[in-house]
Amino acid sequence: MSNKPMILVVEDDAAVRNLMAVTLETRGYRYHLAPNGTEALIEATTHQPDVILLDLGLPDMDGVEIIRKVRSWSAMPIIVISARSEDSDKVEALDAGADDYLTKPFSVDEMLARIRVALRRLNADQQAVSRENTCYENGSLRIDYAAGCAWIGDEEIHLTPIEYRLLCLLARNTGKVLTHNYILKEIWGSYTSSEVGSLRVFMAMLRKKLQVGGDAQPYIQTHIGIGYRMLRQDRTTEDAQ
Amino acid sequence: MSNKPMILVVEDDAAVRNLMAVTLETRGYRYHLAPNGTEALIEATTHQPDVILLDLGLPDMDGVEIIRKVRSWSAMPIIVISARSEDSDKVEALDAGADDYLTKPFSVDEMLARIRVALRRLNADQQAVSRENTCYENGSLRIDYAAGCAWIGDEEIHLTPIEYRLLCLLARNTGKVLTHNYILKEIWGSYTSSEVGSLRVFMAMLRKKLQVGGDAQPYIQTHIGIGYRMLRQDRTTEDAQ
DNA sequence: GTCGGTATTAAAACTGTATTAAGACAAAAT
DNA sequence: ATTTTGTCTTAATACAGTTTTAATACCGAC
Repeated sequence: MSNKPMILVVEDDAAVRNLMAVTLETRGYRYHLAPNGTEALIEATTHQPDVILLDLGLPDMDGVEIIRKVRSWSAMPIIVISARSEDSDKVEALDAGADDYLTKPFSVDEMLARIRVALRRLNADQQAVSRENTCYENGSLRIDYAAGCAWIGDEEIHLTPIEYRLLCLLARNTGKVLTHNYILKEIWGSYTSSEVGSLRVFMAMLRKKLQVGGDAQPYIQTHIGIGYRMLRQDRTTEDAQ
Repeated sequence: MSNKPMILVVEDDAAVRNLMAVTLETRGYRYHLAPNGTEALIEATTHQPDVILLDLGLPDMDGVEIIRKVRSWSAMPIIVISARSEDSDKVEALDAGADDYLTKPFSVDEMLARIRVALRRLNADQQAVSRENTCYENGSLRIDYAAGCAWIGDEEIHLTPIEYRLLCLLARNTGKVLTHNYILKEIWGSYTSSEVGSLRVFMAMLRKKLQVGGDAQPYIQTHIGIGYRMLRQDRTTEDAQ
C-alpha cells in the first residue's frame, strides 16, 4: 500500500458520490469513483483499492452480485452502504462476503470510523509505527523518558528513583542554574536545611555514574552558594576523537 | 479452531444474556458468559473465544477500556452491542479496536450474520497471516498471540490467564519500565482493590516459569520503587553456544 | 591559617522486594 | 451435590537495595 489508502466509491447518485469524494479527500484518502456495477468491477481490478464502499442500489447490477464477483478473486474489504434496512438485505450482503453494512442515512463520522477498522485490519502491525521521540540527548548521555532509562554511549546506567528524577530535572533544564531549594522542592516535595546534605550525596553519586566508560565530560556544574546546572555537551567523545 | 466456534458474551443484563445463550446454542455455537468487565477479561484469556460480543454498559468498567485491554494482547474479533447510538460512541469504540458495532435493539439475524463475517475473516486470516505477525520473539522466549501460548525454546510453558496477560504486557513494552500502577490498571482494571503484593507473587511465578530448561536469561528486571521491565535478549542460548 | 561551603566515603536506618506457604475461591469432573 | 483440580489472594519471612546520617577531606576566598 502506498502512503495514502485508496478507496473505491461505488454509488449511482452523483450528489452522494461527490459528497463522499470531498469527504475522503479532506481526510487524506485517495479515491476512485464508479457509478455502476460494470465500472465498479473494472475499477476494482485495475486500481486494486484498499477498501470498497458499495451502494447496493445500482442500475445495471445487483449489489450482492458485485460482492460475490469481487470475492471470487479478492479479499479486499467491502463496506456496503445501502438504503435498504431490512434484516434480510443485511444478512444476504454480509453472507455474500461484505465486511460491513451501513444503512442510509448514515453518519459520515461512523463511515470514516468503519473505514479505519477495515484499513487497520489490512495492516494490523503498521499502527504501532507512530512512536514519539521521547529521548533526550546531550553529548554521549541519552535519556529515554518513555523507557525510564539512561545510557552513556551504549552502556546503560542504573539509576535509583531519586537519581533518575534528579537527572531528568537537570536534563529538562539544561543550561539553567537550578537552586538548591528548587531542586529539593521538585524532588523531595519540601525541604529542610538538613536535606541539602542528601542532595550533595546524590549529586556525587550521579557524577560518578555519569563517568562510566571513560566518559569524563563534566555534565553537572556546581554553582557555589546557589545550586547546580547541567551543561550542554554537543560533541560526543566519539566525535571529538 | 475446533469444530464449533466459541463466542464470549459480555452482558450485564441477565435476560439478554440468556437470550443470547439460547440463540447461539441453537445455531451450533459454543459460548461463555461474562456479566462484567473483570470476568470478561478473565474469560477472554482462559477460553480464547473466536469472537467477543461486548455490551458497553457494564457496571465495573468502561467498555472501551475492555476493548483496549483485549487489544493489548490479542486481535480477536470484537463486536460491540450497545444501547448508545451516538456517532461519537461508535467512533470511539471502533477506533479503540472494535471490529463492528450494533445498536440495541438489534436483529438477531443481523447479529448472527455479523458473527459469520467475523468468523469468516478469522479463518481467512489464519490461513494468510504468517507466523511473524502474530508471534513475539525475544531470546529463546516466544509468544504466539493467536494461539495464546508461550514457549521457552521448544518447551511450551503453561501460563494462567493473569500470567499470560502480564507476560504480553511486558513483551509489548520490551525495553520500557512499566510502573506498578500502570501494570495493575492494565491487568486488574483498578488498583485499589488489589495490591502490589499480588503483582509480586505473579512476577515471581513468571520468572520461575521463564527459567525452564536451564534458560537462565533475566527477562524481567525489577526497578525498585518504580516497577518492572522486560529486557531484550537478542542472542538466544542456542546462538550463544 | 581559618572559615564557609562543598565533595566524598562509609555505615546505619529504612523502605521496598523475593519467595514461600497456606487459605479462599471458582470451574470442571465425577 | 461433592470432590478434584487449578488459580488467585493474603500473609509472613528473610533479604536486597535505597536513602539518610554523619564523619572526614577538600577547595577557594579573605
